[in-house]
Amino acid sequence: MPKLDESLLSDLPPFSLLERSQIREILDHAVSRRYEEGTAIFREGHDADRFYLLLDGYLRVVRTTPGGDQIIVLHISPGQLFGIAPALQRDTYPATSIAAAESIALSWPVSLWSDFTANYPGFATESYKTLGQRLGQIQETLTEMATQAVEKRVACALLRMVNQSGRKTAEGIEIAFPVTRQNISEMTGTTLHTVSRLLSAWQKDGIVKSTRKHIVVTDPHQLVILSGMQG
Amino acid sequence: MPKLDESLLSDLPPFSLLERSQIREILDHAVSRRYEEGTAIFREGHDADRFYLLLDGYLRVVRTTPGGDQIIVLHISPGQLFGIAPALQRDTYPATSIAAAESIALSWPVSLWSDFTANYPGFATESYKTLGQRLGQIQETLTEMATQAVEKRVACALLRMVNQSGRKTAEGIEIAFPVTRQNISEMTGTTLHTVSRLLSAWQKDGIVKSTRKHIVVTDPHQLVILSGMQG
DNA sequence: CCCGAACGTTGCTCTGAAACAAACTCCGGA
DNA sequence: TCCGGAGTTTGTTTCAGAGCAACGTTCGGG
Repeated sequence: MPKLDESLLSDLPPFSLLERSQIREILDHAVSRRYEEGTAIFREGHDADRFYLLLDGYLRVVRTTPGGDQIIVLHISPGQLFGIAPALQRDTYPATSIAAAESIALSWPVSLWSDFTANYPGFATESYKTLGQRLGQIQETLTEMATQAVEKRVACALLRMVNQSGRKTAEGIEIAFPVTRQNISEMTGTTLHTVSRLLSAWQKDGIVKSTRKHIVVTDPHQLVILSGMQG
Repeated sequence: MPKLDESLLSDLPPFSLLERSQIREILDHAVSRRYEEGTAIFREGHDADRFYLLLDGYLRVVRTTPGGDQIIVLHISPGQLFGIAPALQRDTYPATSIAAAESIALSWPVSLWSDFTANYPGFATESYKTLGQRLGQIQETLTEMATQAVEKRVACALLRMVNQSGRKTAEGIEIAFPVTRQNISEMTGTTLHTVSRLLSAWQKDGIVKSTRKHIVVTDPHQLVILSGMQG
């Protein structure tokens, strides 16, 4: 395992208040690992023995029903903590994490969680902030799912991905990781068929442009209007 | 304000590890208040200036969309902390809390949150556990909403209320607080019409018995089957 | 270079549940 | 006691979107 550089963490919120030496300590306890697209980092229901930080790539947080249906609860972008079940006194992960693109993550054994929160100022605060934001996001998604029609939900899902991972290109704003229609249907509780039809229609209207596993939003403003504003 | 008795808190998880004198301190800082059915304890988006503990009654945690639709995110039963935005570093409540029945709650200014977590062993732990459970519940509801048909969702919602607040009676298990069809529709993302039809049908089949704002489940097992098992 | 799997598109049918509509019943307050 | 509003029931109509089916396209690996 090559030595990790302090600069990896020094700018991230959970660690930004720390001394160089503290970051060194943290890194020396970390395990770094690469995950190919489609690989699970951990699975729902398994023993929560480590907690993680995503350095690079994107993750999908996924739940599976007894009936075999999958739904995507949220996405994780670089710099975010995840798998922080220990923060919530859980001994088992509440959902599965899958690499949406090739990803790199650090991880630590849960036994270090209490050390981290006790010894590193700002770490606990930032973790709980993250948690609060995620709780908010999920509530948002829930309300949306309960009240909005499919078209608006798909528009919102697209906008959320764009906001979280959008990169400007010549054509518009592009989603930075691979997404299939199936994936979108799993975020919005629809079928891939309906998503395909919607994207086709939007492409015809010049709102999006998509190739296989890859979407560019060419007219974000129109999409916002379709999403029914705000949300 | 009458003096509050220590026994109010001594058996509740967040306080069960504490000395009598510590509980006294906590109570001396608390404000106790009664809320009539239908009253809001706090509202979504407002300054999160206090955190709460429900002593008696039941609450609905509600979100409202810009379009005016309401959805019920979860219910709170006696003994639970709520409005604990400060635990998540939020300065504003993420949802509205409404008394589903006449209720009594204690509250403290958020400025005391850090004192509580620092000085009272087990308090932080228990709060975060509660949070973890709630996050889990909401994810559960989200998956259900995304994958299950209306009938199953309503069955699940009924079962959840029964599990959380059910009291045995001669006729079956009764939900301990007033619920309208409208309420149930707001938990399941349907219309009151559909809920009414379902309940009528189930009543005909001897699964439930309901009068206005009041539901008794007479055959929980059948309801579990309808709910599609587990979930 | 070819094959097969994964991904995407499109047409058609059918149904669950929303929308609309109209009563009915219970309850609390004047 | 009567009235009005909140909650509930039931019927009818309508349509968004699921289900089913078939085909086209891209890509990676042998």
